[in-house]
Amino acid sequence: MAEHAPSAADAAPAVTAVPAASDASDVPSGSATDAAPRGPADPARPRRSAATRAAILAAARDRFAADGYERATIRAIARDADIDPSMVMRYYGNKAGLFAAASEIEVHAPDLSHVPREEAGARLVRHFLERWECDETLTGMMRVGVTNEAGAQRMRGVFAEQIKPVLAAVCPVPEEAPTRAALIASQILGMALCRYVLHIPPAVDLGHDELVAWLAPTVQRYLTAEQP
Amino acid sequence: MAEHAPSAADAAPAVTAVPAASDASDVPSGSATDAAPRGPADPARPRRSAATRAAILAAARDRFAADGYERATIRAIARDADIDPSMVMRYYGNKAGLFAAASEIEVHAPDLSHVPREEAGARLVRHFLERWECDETLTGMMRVGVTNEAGAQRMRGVFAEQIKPVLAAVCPVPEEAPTRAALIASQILGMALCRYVLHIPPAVDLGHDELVAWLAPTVQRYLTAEQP
DNA sequence: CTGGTGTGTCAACGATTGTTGGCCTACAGT
DNA sequence: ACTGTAGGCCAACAATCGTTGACACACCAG
Repeated sequence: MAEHAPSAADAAPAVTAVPAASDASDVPSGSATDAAPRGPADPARPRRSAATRAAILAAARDRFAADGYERATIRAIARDADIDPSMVMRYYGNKAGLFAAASEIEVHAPDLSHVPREEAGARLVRHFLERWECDETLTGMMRVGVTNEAGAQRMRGVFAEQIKPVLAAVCPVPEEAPTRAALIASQILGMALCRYVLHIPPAVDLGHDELVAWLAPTVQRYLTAEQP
Repeated sequence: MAEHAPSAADAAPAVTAVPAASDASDVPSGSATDAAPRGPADPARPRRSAATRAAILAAARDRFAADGYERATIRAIARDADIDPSMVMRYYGNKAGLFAAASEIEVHAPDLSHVPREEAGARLVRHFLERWECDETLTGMMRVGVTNEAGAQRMRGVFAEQIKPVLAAVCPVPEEAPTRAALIASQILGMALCRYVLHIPPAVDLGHDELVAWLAPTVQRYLTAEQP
């Protein structure tokens, strides 16, 4: 009962410092000759393997979203992408690297600076509702972020880099923006959790308009009401 | 790419129809002689193994809460409980049965029928805040409920049997109670997700009183405001 | 004392996991 | 044509998982 943390720590992939997760040129066969930052004739080489890489990434996104980090096996991802499991290792180093590459999220938070202040809440709720339902990426991000430290880190990054700035732009007092953004995130993520992950019946049965009518005043208050 | 569902289905333990999860007498060595519903002299036998069972259950709760269903291994649970892994199998049948026994949640939702209507929101928020921080059970329930279908089913059960009735008792229109309960659950679970699982900084830094001041009006509105 | 049942340990099974190295094919540069 | 290298597959590795069966000790009834 002494060692409890390590078993949870070494299973959590590091989302930063990924061995080979960038997208340009990272075949491990190149031993030490790729020190030159730009070779003479390869900056825009078509890379015949681009299709394979994309297939792996797409399959990985689906599997991570559907099964979570632990249960999404590299073998299953490779089978979905119709290639050999070892190709995944070659292109993305290891499972953590694959996850890091596959979990790049674009939330596309709407620009609120040209929206009437009193409509911002409804706009936000409706946007995230549609964003959540157009594909399963966000559901998967949440599923992984809850169980896996790297996934949680990724979600904190999305919050800090994509949610907070958008709200800070319309927040009357800039230093209150993080708190207000967190409150809004709690309501939106909470509804997504109940509706799309836990499938709590009343939350699933609500229509878009009902949902917006209920949640928009909450988000609006978190955004513009003065601090209690 | 044809078989996608089965790999996720056979890994999800059935929370109902657990082979041997009850607590009375379920040693598999009794082959067919236990058809008598009450033996003559064993209804209150002390069961020397009660301590071991409790230790297993406590360790299982901790591990499931900390690591989620897949990463919480039976071997690790047994090591924490200081017994052999095979004992876990003997007493709880299999991993799914152990989880079913370990994930019995008591939310202890407060009785609101004697609370002034306008204070119900604050009371609810404060109760769940304290409930969440007194132990890690709820965090673990959420961590498992997101990745695992049995965990999700367990959370739906808690919602239907422990949350919904309490709110239905104070809801002016009874048939609106499920919807209102789901909205309240979305806000409370969402804040718990951001604060205790994802550790989004602004959500972690908020004090209890601030949190209540922000969230209580929301919950109050979901509870008593007329339907939009 | 003898037998039976509950309690517990040990060692192993088969399956699956992430990961690795070797080998083969196809294409581009000369 | 020849050669080098990137793309791809195959077989296997060690580790770990859930699970099982055989075996040893402790107790209680007779």
